[in-house]
Amino acid sequence: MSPSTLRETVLRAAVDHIAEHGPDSLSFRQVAAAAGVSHQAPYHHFTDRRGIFRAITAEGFALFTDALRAAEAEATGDPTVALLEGYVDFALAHRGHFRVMFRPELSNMPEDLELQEIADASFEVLLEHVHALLGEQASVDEIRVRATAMWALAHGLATLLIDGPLEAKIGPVADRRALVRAVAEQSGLATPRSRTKR
Amino acid sequence: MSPSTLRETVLRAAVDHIAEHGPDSLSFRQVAAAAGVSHQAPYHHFTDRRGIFRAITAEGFALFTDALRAAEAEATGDPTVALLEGYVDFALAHRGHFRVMFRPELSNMPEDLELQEIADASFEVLLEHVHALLGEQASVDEIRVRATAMWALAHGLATLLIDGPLEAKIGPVADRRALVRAVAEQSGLATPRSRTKR
DNA sequence: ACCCACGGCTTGACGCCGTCAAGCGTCGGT
DNA sequence: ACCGACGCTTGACGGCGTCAAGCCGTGGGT
Repeated sequence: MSPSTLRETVLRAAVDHIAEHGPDSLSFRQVAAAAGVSHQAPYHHFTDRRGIFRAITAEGFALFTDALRAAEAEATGDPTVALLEGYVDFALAHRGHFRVMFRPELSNMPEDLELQEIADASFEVLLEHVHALLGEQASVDEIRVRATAMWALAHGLATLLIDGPLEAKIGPVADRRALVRAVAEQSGLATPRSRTKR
Repeated sequence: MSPSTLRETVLRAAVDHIAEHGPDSLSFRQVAAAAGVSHQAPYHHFTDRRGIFRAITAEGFALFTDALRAAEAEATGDPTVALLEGYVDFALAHRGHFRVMFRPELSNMPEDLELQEIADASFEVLLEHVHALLGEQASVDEIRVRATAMWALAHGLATLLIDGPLEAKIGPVADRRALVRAVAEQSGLATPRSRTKR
């Protein structure tokens, strides 16, 4: 028997709700009612309303780290593009998590060291990638700049896609991965496909 | 004579609060109390709680358009870099507005055509820039990709800086404009100032 | 076989929130 | 002199997060 099925139930319901309606309208009492328990039952598994967001953030970053590593490992083409694609794909596949992960005030992130560590692991994937790419003799600043460029590009793309404004302005995006690749090549972060083998 | 000073007072207080504590904790009743009026007084100037966010969004995008145009006009170096800098500078100088502008669910953005138009004007600045840059014979797709790349980079940088995660991972950013420029050059969106080949 | 502590849940209460519904004073146009 | 509209107040309602108790089945120590 799982130690607490209610905890999982609440977490799933919360993530689903957030993916559809955003984190702000998430109500402790509503998810409790939806789970068929009293309004205080979830309170027993999460100390706070924030506790839910903390749990989602932790779970999210763990999934995120896995997703990025998998994207890198399974890359068939340019590994940088694979990483960027992995980033954007994750954001859209797990918007419930993603929406919370990058809203630190929801979970008191900056003050929660454990959460910070889990989040760091995701960033570490990116850093390792840049390290491997630039080689040993790269300066700290080169690495910082390259990592920042990749991160900003991926994050900007992800948030603009998730909240809709990109498609509202630029028109519907038929093939997301193609767009990511095109943007990456445009940005000089990837070598154009025409020049890569096959 | 200003038709209603209370409206302005509330708006200022709201923007300030949001810049510091985020939009979620903004309370109608609190700003009313802070302005020294009854809890229903602001309600008379903004139909909704959302009305405040709508007003902030509209004001924000108007300021944003001006800021982008100014950045472009006053550019001394690469105009693309100037635009990116303008974007990031605005986000950090007006975080109260910025935080609301890109959270469409706060103001029911997608359904408010007037708001959409004001927001479009900002994007128009970017599009015009790309048009001028690529010339007449550029394909629609080239323009889309270039504009998306610029937008994503600027937006990603802005949001990662505003919410803190970038500096948390990459270390404190001493010279923000220098970082923006470096990232822009790294990303091939700007021609390097010093002849480093990309 | 008993006890009891404890974990998972319920019930009840509090204060704050957004919002609806009236009421009230002031002031300009007639 | 009137009246209606406008800007604001007062009061009430339900929903929210949270604090404080209580309730009850289960399991280990005696």
